[in-house]
Amino acid sequence: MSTASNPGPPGTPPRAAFVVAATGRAAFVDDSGAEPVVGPASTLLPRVRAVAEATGDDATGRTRLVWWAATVDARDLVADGIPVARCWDVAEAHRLLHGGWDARPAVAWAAAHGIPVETVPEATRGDLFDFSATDGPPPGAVVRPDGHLDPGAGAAGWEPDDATLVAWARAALECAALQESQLRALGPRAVAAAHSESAAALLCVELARDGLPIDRAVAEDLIARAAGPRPADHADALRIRRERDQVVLREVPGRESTDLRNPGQVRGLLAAVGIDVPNTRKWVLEPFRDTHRVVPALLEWRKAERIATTYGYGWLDAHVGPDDRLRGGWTACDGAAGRMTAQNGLHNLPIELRPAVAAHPGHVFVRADLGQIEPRVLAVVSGDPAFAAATRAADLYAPVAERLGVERAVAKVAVLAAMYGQRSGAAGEALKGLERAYPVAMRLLDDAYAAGVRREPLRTFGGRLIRLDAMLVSEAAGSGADGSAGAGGSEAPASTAAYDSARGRFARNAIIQGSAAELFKAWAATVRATTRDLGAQIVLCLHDELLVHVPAEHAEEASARVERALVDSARRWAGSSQVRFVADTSVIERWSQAKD
DNA sequence: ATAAGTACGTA
DNA sequence: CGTACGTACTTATT
Repeated sequence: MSTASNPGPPGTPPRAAFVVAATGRAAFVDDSGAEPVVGPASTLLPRVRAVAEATGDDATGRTRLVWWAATVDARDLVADGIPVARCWDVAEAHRLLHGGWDARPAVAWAAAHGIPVETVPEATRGDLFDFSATDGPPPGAVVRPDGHLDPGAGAAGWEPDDATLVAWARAALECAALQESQLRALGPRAVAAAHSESAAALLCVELARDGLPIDRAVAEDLIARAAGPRPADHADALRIRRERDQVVLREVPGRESTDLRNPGQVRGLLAAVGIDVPNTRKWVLEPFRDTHRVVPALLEWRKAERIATTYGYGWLDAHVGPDDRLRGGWTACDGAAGRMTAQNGLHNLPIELRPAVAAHPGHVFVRADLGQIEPRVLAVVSGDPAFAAATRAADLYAPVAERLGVERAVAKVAVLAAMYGQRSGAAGEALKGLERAYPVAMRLLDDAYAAGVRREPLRTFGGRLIRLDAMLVSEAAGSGADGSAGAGGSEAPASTAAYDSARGRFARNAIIQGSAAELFKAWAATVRATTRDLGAQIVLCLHDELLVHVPAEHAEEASARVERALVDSARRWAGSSQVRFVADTSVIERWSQAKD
């Protein structure tokens, strides 16, 4: 098999793979021909730290650490607090190159080697325990005779010997080298994107380690306001729940037995007071607020019920640790456009609960959110010089409005409609103005839409593949093809036109949303790297918003570096400073103090 | 047990 | 003014 010497172009920095098996043993292998190191992960960490902390221009100072996936291989070194600056995450590079989310090592390996991914073997118990299998890799290797990576390698229950673990590390190096050359063929931006995505994946492991600082007393108080006091036992919980329900049910005498959690029964209750609705969703009920007192009562009940169930005492107990940190799992990209995701409410905490997110003693938050990021990203992706000129304003809708000769509000609706919406409706005239003023940007949106309709994949600005073949479960839920006045055929409930336009909207949105996610991650990675020496921790990433937990004495310096990081990362990401990006940055003690 | 449907929180 | 995500509860299906 390959010795995985560095096959990149001259000047490619050295790489070293660090991989960890579930047994706790790790291998550290560099591509300079040095002797591999194998042993318990904990004993290898000092060596990894030396590489991670090395500075300067010498070879070791620029070494990029390679692993299959940060969640697995970087766990121990993140737990140890090792500040890795440069890494290559094979899984994230694979997701960038090929789209989708499945990036198991065997899949990334096959794709990197040009082997059809459909032929990747399933991991079975036989791969792990049946040593007589003729199709398995030979002893001390991880590649099978058919060229596939052993699908059992890296899976649960895998117990490699040291030679196999070294082979596993060498395979990661080989994969990274192949991926880099494939990304380079897409353009230099794609290699930079892989670096940035890899840093984001590492940041995700750190986010899961550090958690979001919580003021537990305030959290308890806010929950109590919505869900009532903490129940003493199960019977108490039922009583409190009944009392919460009674506030709604007493508005409709004779219907006290309605189950408010059953939408069908709620519909019946509403019908009894003369409100006939197709469903009981919030926006359907909203117009009936003044029709009957039960409607506002029900809507208030729903908000309280949401906090009581999803963000109640159970949530607090399960996810906020004894150190008052809210923790959840993080992923560096979703399976569609590439935004970060988080679990346990970190990405959808109701605004009412945000006062409970508070810096710990001696610390503050530096909060920064990107202003109007999506139209600014459109200016970069499309390369529209006129639209880029508009981004130089702090409020880009102002120059757009001036150019179109309309009010700012009209210009804003038109831009948003062009980026997200159907190209029709109220903003029609302003949309025509956009076409004339910014033809390059509008053309990009139209082209993306058309590619989506044709099921053709596209790439974000940084090169992430947006696939339109295997996906779009959500298109069935979207738009629904209703409004069919005539009695349609008994089958074909949704027209193909509805599916086509759903794909078109998805594609148009994904290229903007996904490119914005790339810029965001580049920014976050830069903030992480440049504020570490201040004792700063990124504790939340929310699509266009960063929350950094900082020792109070370094608040101003950290703010300045967050702003600086945006200028630098935007210039690197966009390849120029033609398009301006702006952040609203403030120093606060509670997340709720953020102005909006 | 698992899946689908409904509902709603965030950007 | 679209897209994406995660979570919980109910109902239907295996």
